[in-house]
Amino acid sequence: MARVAAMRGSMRSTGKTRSATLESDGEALVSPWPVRKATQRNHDLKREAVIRAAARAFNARGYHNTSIEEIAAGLNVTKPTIYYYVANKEQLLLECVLTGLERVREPFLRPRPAGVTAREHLNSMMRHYAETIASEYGWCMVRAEDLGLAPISMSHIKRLKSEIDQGIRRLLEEGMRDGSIQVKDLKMASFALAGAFNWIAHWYRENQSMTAGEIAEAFIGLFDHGLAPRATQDLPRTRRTRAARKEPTP
Amino acid sequence: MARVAAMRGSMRSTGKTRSATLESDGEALVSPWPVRKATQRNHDLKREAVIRAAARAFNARGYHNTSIEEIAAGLNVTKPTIYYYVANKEQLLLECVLTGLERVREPFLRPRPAGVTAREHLNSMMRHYAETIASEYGWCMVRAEDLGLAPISMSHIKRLKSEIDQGIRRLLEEGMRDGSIQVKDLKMASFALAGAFNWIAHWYRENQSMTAGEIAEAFIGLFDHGLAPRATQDLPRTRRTRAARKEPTP
DNA sequence: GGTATAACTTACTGGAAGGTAAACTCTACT
DNA sequence: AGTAGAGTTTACCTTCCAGTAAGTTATACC
Repeated sequence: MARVAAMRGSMRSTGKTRSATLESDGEALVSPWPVRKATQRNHDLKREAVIRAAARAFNARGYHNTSIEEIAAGLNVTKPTIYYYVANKEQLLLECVLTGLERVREPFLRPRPAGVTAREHLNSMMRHYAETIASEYGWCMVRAEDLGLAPISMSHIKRLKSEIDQGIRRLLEEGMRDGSIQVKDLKMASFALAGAFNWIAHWYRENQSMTAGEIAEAFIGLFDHGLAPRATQDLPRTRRTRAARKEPTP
Repeated sequence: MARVAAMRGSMRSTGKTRSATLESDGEALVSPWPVRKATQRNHDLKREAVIRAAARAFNARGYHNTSIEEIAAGLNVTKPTIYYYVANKEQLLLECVLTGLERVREPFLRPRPAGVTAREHLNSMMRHYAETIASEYGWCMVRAEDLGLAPISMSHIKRLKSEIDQGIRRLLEEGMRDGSIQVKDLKMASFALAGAFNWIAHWYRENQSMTAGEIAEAFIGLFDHGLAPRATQDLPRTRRTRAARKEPTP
């Protein structure tokens, strides 16, 4: 419970490093037994399977309505097996969240290729965002925040989310400078964008008629020009008053 | 547990209607005691306070992390008192959700005033939406869906949410006809809108620097023209290439 | 073939929290 | 004064589930 977030990943099950020296009894003694090389590969795969299964279960039934035993049953094992791979239920959730968030953040860490406007780059980010949020990790990413996690876990999550938000804002800013984007309130724009995309996790299900990519395209198109009618070019052939164009917004 | 959703509101505590007749023993007997008039007013006020307190608590700590006892303590009473006003924890949540959703739906039930474009009307809906979602009921409205409610409660919620969605789509459609709105994919547009606004419940807190109304205005402004730069009129005095204007979106 | 360790299982504990029974108090009304 | 019933409490019960201890099987390595 204490150091839940510590030691993510899988540096585990190699607990024989100290086998070479037995101190605390005077002279050091070198063990004649060699260090055993563990079967890491399989362990990691299984661990990942546990995380994924948990993500799917949380996604389907919610965190508090999913017992560890259910997750285990879905993998044809028993509860303690899960505890063999993760420390506790909270860490299980945390792994799901971090997996999703890191996947979203990853492209923000790479520099923007030359010749690509900030706007184009933002669009590709959004496509990637949509893919991830529609995956099994989407629910966890979006819901975890008010599930009563330990402060240490929360700060982890908050930091990643903040990085992603900063990434979006930076692209908006750069877009303002290179002329590909124009918004009034940067912060609110990033919140609206993130909200629209995050919300996908609430309604999207595997069997949806649209793919995540198609949804992303639709959203990008919408955020492109908004709701307002474009200039009089290439409009459908209906008569079109422009009275509504100036839009008082009282 | 069975008829959770039945009998919302407060027709309660008037259980003396049968005091006039004692059948099952032959001849009917009219009771000499008159029917007592209960102190409804106070009861309703207290009940509402319970709902509000629950909403705030759920909002702060989440549904499953909030015990009935905590809610009670916040009202300076004990747990059974809560059960005097609501049947169970689930109903408590349901009341919160329905309160919020009905508040959002309400303006959709009224006809649009003449002389107001669909777009203008949609904007006023969004302002109202933002106010409600930023209230203590916002969290419940947004999160309740995957908290493992009974199917009967779920269908209640789903119906209300669907009505709200239909209301938005209808306005978008009407806006397409009266020329005040232009979108490609109606469904996706309504989802993006709802997502951006619903997401407010995730990040908005009372002490925020912006009011719900200001947030709504910012979002409306964004959804007005999107991210793309407007035509060359009334722009800030920086040089502005229009190269990015056609925006390939590959 | 023997042993260490990884990988799992069965069987349990402990505690938190939803919900209830039954008693008590307070107030309105006669 | 006396009573009915609303409103509240104390003291429970019960269930569910996270987490663990200890034992068992499988596998790699010598």
